[in-house]
Amino acid sequence: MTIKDVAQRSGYAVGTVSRVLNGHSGVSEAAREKILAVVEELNFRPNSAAQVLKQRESSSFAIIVKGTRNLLFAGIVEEMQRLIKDAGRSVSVYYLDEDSDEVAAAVQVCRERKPLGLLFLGGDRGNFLRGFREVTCPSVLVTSRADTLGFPNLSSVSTDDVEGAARSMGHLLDAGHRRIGIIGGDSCVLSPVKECNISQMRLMGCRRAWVQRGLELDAERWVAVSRYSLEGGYEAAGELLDRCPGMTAILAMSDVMAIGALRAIHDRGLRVPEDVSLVGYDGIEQSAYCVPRLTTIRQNAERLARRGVDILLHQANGGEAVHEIVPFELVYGDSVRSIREADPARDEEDPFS
Amino acid sequence: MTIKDVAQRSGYAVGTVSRVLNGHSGVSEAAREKILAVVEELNFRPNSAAQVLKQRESSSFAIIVKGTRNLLFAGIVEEMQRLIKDAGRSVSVYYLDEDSDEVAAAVQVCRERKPLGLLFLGGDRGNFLRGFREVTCPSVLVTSRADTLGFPNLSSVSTDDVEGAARSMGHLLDAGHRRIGIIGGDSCVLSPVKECNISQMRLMGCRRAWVQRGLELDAERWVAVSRYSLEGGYEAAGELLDRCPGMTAILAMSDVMAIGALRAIHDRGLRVPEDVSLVGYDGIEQSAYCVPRLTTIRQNAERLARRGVDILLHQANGGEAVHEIVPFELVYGDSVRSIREADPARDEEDPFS
DNA sequence: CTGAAAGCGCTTACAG
DNA sequence: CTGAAAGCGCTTACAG
Repeated sequence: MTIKDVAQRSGYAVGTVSRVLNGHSGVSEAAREKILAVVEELNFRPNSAAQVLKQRESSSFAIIVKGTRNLLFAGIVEEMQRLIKDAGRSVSVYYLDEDSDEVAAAVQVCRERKPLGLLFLGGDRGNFLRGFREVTCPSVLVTSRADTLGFPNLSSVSTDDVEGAARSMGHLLDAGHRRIGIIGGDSCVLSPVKECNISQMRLMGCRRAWVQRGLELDAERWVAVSRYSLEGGYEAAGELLDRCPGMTAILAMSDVMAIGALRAIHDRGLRVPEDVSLVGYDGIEQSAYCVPRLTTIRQNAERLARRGVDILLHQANGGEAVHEIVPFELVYGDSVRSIREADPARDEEDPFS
Repeated sequence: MTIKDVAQRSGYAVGTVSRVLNGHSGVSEAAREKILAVVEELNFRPNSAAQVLKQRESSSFAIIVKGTRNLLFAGIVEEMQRLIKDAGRSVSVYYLDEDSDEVAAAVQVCRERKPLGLLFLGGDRGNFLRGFREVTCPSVLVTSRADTLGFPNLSSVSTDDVEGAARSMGHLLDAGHRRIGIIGGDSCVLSPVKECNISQMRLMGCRRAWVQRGLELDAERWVAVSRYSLEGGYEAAGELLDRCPGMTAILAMSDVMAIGALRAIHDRGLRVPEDVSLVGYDGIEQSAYCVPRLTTIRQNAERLARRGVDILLHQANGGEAVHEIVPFELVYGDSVRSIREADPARDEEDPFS
């Protein structure tokens, strides 16, 4: 069933049907009513492939989500969809694998659907450098920085990863911990090349917290690399527990990893926070439901979403790209214990105090 | 950039370019090489809207996922994508809100993309009854039953919800529990009308477990209704703990709800399983990472995915619709305690023993 | 093996 | 206010 059927049955031409369907003015009330009645009767829906093909510019935005299972992103996407709809615009969401090229996908979306603007949830610096110049519509990268990328149509809204990690690590240090394992993402190394990926930034933050207190972080020894997954966190925590006897705390670079680590700690017969303290990162909903509740760096999902959408609309109206940092918050759960005071009960068993 | 540019630059006609792009036979090696070189050079990608519009039947399958945040579905989808790709076919995945009409979406997908077949992850009986007759391609509903729907092109693969819940409840009963709260989804009532939604089936299973042991379940008193979410589970558990003093166990109709309940129990200063036993449902990855590990009914995601895809391929080859039940498994975590033996420590505080 | 042409279902100037 | 027609970027019979 096509617009032709509607035209035939209503007695009007396809052009008129199209105008009614798109709410254009300059159609008689009689035509509108008749055509809408037929549309209803036939339960007609326009073929969106044909619409897309024809339209030179769509009136909707697109969100490109890198990682179907990323719970932080899931929350932000929902909020963004709401905000864009509230602004009277429409959105489509494209979900990609963790490791597919989001910029290549964006290029394709732009060519085919000519969206008003693009919102990236998560992004790999390399992909942007390689392919983003082909993206011509206003875009905002959310949760990662894009200021050093230098594209005039690419804004960014993100949390300061270095500061966030520094705060998190600082919290552990101030609680008296020194034997602190770190569970980081891959390429989580303090390399001289500035790759600026999230894991690396957070590791820099960790080091900064040590340096600020006149201490030095031995990353070589204390970092375990992992995927951003439950299993990854579990494995990495196990590795740290094996490799670093006497470890009193673990900093995980995501809540999901932390939840994996929590389980690993328990499986060794240890408790959180009595034996090992634990901090996460992201502040996803789950973190507040853990037992014990996770201490974590909460990224402000609502605000990331809101600013992302605001900036995109601003750019779509001709505004310049901006790069914004949204404040984070250290959420105090029950997963960190202070070991600054002597703890006699502990001392008996603990060979390191 | 379009196929025309490629044609021009390569010196061949668009038809020939199209044939090369689609790997059709009957093209000279010279033409193929030249054209592919130009495609590479221009980084050309065909416009999929135009392809879709033109093709009378696409060669790919579609998966319609109801609920972006459903972790059970997320696992099944990934597996299905893998299986379909391994079978040399392509897939697109459409993610829908929890409460949007998946059948209406499917009708639209069929009209526009004419997929070889459709896989539904989750589905509402009402939506199928109302709209599925417009879907003409082979389809499989996964995780819900479709045998009583009577559509000749709709198969189903699911877990026996009644048996699963009966097993779960039976486990609690056999452990000596009688004061068992139930956290169920909405419309979780033992109505005379057979709605066959998941919550209702599982509640029937709960009752069956009681009846099989010569007991009677007072659903009115022991059921709390909730959304399938962490927060829902948290609230419902709180409600049960308030309403039912002396409750020794909670059966949640999903792991996510159970994780919410776990937190609610702890927030009252109670422990799982010492004070309250807890069972979940679904067997999502998270359930194995809880502290304590959740006892749950594990739906066999791999097998649901595999059989779903197998059956769809079978139907796409002209086979008839089938309705299959895939076995579940009771996973023993650490969240259930047996109270069959007298427990002196407990008796002192427990007014009900 | 290759090209010219029709047509998928729409939208949108252009006339009237 | 309405219709006839061009054309979006492809694919696919149909000739040659």
